[in-house]
Amino acid sequence: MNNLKDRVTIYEVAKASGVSLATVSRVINHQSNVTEETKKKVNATIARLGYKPSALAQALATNRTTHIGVIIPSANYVYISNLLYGLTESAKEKGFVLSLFVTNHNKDEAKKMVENVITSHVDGAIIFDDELEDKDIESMSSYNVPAIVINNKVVEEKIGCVYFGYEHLLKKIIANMITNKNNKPITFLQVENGGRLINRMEKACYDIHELLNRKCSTISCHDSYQKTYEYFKKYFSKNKKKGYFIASRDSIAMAVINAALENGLKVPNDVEVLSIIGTKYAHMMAPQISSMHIDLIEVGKKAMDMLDLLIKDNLKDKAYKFESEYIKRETTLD
Amino acid sequence: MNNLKDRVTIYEVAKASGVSLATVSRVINHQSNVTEETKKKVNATIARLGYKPSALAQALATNRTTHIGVIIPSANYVYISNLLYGLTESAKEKGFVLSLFVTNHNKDEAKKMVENVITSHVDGAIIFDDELEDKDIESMSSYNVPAIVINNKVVEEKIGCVYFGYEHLLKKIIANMITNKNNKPITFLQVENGGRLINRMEKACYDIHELLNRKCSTISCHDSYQKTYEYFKKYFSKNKKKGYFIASRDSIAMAVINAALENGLKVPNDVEVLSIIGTKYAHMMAPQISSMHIDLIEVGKKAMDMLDLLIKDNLKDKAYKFESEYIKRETTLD
DNA sequence: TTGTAGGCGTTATCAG
DNA sequence: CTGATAACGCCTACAA
Repeated sequence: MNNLKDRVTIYEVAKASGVSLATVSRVINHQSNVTEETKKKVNATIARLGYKPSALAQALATNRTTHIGVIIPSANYVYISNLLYGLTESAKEKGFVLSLFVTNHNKDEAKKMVENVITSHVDGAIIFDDELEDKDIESMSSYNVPAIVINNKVVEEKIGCVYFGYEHLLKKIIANMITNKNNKPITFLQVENGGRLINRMEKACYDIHELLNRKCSTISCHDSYQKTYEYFKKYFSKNKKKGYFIASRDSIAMAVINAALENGLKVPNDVEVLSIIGTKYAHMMAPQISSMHIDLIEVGKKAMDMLDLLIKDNLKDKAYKFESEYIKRETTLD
Repeated sequence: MNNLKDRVTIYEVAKASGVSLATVSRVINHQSNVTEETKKKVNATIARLGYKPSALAQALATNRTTHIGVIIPSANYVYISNLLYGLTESAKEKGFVLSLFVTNHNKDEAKKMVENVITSHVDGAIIFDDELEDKDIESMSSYNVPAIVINNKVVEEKIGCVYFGYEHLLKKIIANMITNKNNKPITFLQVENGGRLINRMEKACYDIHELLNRKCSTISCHDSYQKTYEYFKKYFSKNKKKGYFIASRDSIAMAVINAALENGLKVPNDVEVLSIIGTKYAHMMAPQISSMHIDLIEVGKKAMDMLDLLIKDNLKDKAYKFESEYIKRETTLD
């Protein structure tokens, strides 16, 4: 425990144990061609000097950093922390460390982060950011950094993806509701920064309505519980009629539900609410929120598994689809 | 966009633009002593060749990685994602990238992660993990990596901390409740992996009871909503009496509340619930959960600000205390 | 203002 | 089995 000394280098270890640095290198890399005796000797001085190899120098020499760059819009959503959890679990197994690149839902930032990931010299990247277009992503592969893209279907030589099947299910749910007696006007609750997925869902919603010769509408909400809640308290007090709301997140769904209940409306008889990106909080609420669900933890694991294979040039199917599941709980009728 | 070619190096840029690599280095580091003309020339070939400096080589040469190691027990809690958010925000301002080291609440893992952080050659570390003891943390500083420890008061040459004031407030809340007419038996809801903070809170709870010549009890819960919910559904059906519950997390609090309501008990008249680590979900519930609160986003920002200063040897006060706040909502009486 | 050369801490390829 | 020695890609005195 030499305090505040400069880093001990492999060279000092070599000298201190009377061997060449090549031998020390062999020992720390667990190579076989070293006598048990010298190995012991070297390990002893390593322990004595408290030597730790510099991952930096190793990386420079081997051209492998064991770091994975992760591009996300923000760390502050439950579904993203789920994703991160899945990623970290799988990464740890494989000996990778995650480096976080946060874009704040901003396109220029996002592009800059792609640059940063490239200079960062990671072994691979996970990209979960709606601001990035395909060409931005491809620039990555031109620098030879393999990447798995989440929530966007794109496949290239060094690029794979994990994408989500939501539209079909949403259309089915809506069609089913419309063709049943259950006949409420449908409102889609957009949100700033909703991103590609939510936009696609909105389109799906309108498409199925058009197909069935119906109309639906959209309300743009603030991406916070409190403001949306206040908005809907007013909304329902002026407007005590039935409705079916498709919320982009749990927090938005909760806001609508609580506002409706407070105005004496019944959930789900008067007001139905469906959350698109359901998290574990959906079933902690009373009433429990009906939601569409994809297990982001599994998505994270799968993405990292795929990336590992892609890095080894061993990934067969470069695109993998997660189907979402409709979990009917207590805020929808059927 | 040369496809899948090897990385362009500074040397190639130098040759291609007819200068020495030193000059190129000066250009990419925005040093002043370069003619506007040659700067332009070099920048042009950099763009043409698509050159990106290797952060790795730069780091090795300068002995600065611009990476910060972050040790956390898991990515999968709301309060940790809040913390991460605060950390990333501040880190970005300062040009740092976060590398995640996850311990899974496991002491051996945690120690290993400390090793990994050291070999990782980060410029500094944020440590938020209850498994680590002071001596583990100090080993960091003996390798000259500055660190800010969260939720543990420890100060050294190269170590600062951000710690939380919870006990005092909890004792006050309990004492207040006991001395009022409001007189329910108090139960502390422990949880596996609760960690140092929760253990301290439990102790505080017992201490204040002892001081007032009262008794309290503990129930150990599973760290999941569902199991705890089921447990308390049985509990309350056998046991329809009043009680005051101190829950270690929002999800535990929700489980108790929902189970109580379902058994016809009134909240907060029969059953009161206080959540220790309140998140934004506390006020989305109906009834809204009374909780103790510390803004982990602010904690993250503060910690990173401090670390930045510590790295520059410029941190005055190495310990900073966040006081928690009692937010009385709808699940407690006073 | 620009170029030369040594160094950062490893790995890897050769000989021996 | 072990030891020189040349990379790895960049920074930085020091010289020119």
